[in-house]
Amino acid sequence: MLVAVIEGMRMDEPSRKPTLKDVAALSGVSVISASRVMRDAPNISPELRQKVESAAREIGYQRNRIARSLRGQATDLVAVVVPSMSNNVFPNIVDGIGDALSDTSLRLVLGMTKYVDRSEEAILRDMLTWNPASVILSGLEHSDATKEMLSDFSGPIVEVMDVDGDVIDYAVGVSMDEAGCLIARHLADRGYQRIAYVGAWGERPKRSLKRRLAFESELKNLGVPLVGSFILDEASSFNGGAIGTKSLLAQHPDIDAIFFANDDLALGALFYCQSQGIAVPGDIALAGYNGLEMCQSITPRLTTIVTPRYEMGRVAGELVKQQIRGEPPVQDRVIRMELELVEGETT
Amino acid sequence: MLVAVIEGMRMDEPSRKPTLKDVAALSGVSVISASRVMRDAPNISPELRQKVESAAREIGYQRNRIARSLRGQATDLVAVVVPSMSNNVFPNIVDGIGDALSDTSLRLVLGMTKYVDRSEEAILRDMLTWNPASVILSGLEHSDATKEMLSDFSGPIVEVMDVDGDVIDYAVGVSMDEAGCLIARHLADRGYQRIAYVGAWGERPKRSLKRRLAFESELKNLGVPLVGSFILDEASSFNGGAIGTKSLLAQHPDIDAIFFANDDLALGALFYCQSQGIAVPGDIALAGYNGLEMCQSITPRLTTIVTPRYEMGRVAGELVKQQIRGEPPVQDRVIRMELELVEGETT
DNA sequence: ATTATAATTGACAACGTTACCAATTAGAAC
DNA sequence: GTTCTAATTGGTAACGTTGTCAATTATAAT
Repeated sequence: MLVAVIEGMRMDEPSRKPTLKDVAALSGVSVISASRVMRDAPNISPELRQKVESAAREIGYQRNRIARSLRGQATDLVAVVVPSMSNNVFPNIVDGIGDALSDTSLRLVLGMTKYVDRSEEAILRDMLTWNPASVILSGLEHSDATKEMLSDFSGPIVEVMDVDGDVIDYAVGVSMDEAGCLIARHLADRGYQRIAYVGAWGERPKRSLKRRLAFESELKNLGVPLVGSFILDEASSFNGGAIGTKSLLAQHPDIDAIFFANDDLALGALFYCQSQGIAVPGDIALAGYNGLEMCQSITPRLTTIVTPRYEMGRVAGELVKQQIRGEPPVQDRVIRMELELVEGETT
Repeated sequence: MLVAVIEGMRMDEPSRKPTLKDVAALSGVSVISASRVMRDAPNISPELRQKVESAAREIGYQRNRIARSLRGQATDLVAVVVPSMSNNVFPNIVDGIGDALSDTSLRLVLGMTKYVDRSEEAILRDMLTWNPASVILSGLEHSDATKEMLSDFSGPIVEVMDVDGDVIDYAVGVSMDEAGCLIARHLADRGYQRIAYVGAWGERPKRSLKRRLAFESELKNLGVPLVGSFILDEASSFNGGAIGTKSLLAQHPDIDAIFFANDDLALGALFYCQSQGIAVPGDIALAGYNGLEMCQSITPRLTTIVTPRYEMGRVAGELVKQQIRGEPPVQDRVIRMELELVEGETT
């Protein structure tokens, strides 16, 4: 005579994570049926659903993403590779991406390159081993190896920030050409004749270089060629702006306007000028790039170009969402967003 | 008679990702041996290593993280849940975490709660389905359900930002009590008598509330009780600082000092005062919290408390790294970092 | 009532890797 | 030369899920 043995109620391990098998055992259905209920598959009877759901609730079952991804070949991860977070640009972009994806199960996996090209490659290589559903990169410049890697990546690839160059898959950004020209024309219009430029990061982010080149070339067209420029090797900072300004003025005391690679530098220059009794814009005009909120709150308001940072991120996120949902690629592969020149009181 | 069929060289699919099986086939060893080489297991002959490595290189093999994690039960993911990125605090923290983990294979998975408690819970629940190696949260306040979830999470849990309260596992941060008291004493020392407070976010981040309470209570001890306070419901912003100041001054025209929940608000107030011809600190003193670089560059320099944001992130990251490597938990479970009161020119 | 169709449930295998155990070989000790 | 241990390699199963196909049942159409 056999003794009934109650299986499925293993009290051995203290608290292993419950799996579908546990749910199935408790609710008395097959594993696959439990799976169907959990992922809301079609053609499920109300009773089955009820049984499985209550069992799942009872033991606190959570679907295992890893197993799911292994089987399904695709993950719910979006790889996001940006240079840095201590910066006034990329956090906004990441925020936008996050908001766009907040109504999905997609998660951001973040990588920071510190503006080292070689590093983008390494990080991306590592991230691809997670089989992400999509990849979001900053800028259009990538090493050959990076492009190679991406060429056999199957999900949507979105490059955020600028749009002047070769796009892998999709690009969301603003035109560096446009930005450079806008400022060049603005300064020329205002009658400035001795114009200079200050950059940072050794111009490693190629978009700043593109912007400067456009700026330079437009100035030449307008008959007021660039007098000089100063490129910091380190990070952008207030202090860097001051250093650049000081150095340029030492070399070219007659400079009457400076365009900076970003608002941080410009603001540092503004503070420097104020501290040195240099009148802005009387003695020298200053213009920045990015349009940080703060720069519109101070006196004098900084002349700058407002970039839609959050929006770029959001649109990139929306694009990813659409593509992953399998919606057809309706839009243009390049989404060029609006730049706005804000004429402050520093030019 | 049988025809020889060359197996293993399937040209059918265009470019499936190479797996260990492919590497093994090409190098003529077993799958498991290939695996051993790829993960640098002990006791591998040089020939085997060479064969496998060159085969892997040839077909561009990359280890599949998903499969690895499924088998190994642990991932290389660190779940990071913060309120927002469009903010002057959390990007620095994330940056610090990223730097600390940059020499590991650990990846950050980012979640943003938008300061909604309920949202932290949902995001964390979702993230835990990825079986992260560790979890980093902001602040010490979490819903019961969140704590419950975390209680059967096996990896290290680090709470970043503040240290006054119940710590789950590890905490890295600064003391809100200390911050509130520092500013209270500073203002009292300077002889201010009619002191007010401006907060934001409806005080949802509990640490700002703790800070205010400490501030209030210390002021009371010092015999100069808080005159009034204004808590914005929305996000912190320059404008919010202006609104708060305006509103407080309307109610209590004799206020002579205001402590703000952060530098953004304080700066907005400063600009507002400047625009209204209110002398700072002559008519009113202003103090902020965080110590943003910019606030030390403007004139007048803002009195504020500098928080080691990047460092908190870095230390949290180091902690995670150590714990995951299995090093014994040497330090205290609570790492309290230094606050610095910067006496600017606004008080 | 009978056949055809849809709804519902289940069995099995597979995703790519690695833990565990077994087998073989080489080297050391006697 | 024999025995024992260590080094090296391989086989099998399993991690938890879901795609595919098969089986059963209910429903609709004849």
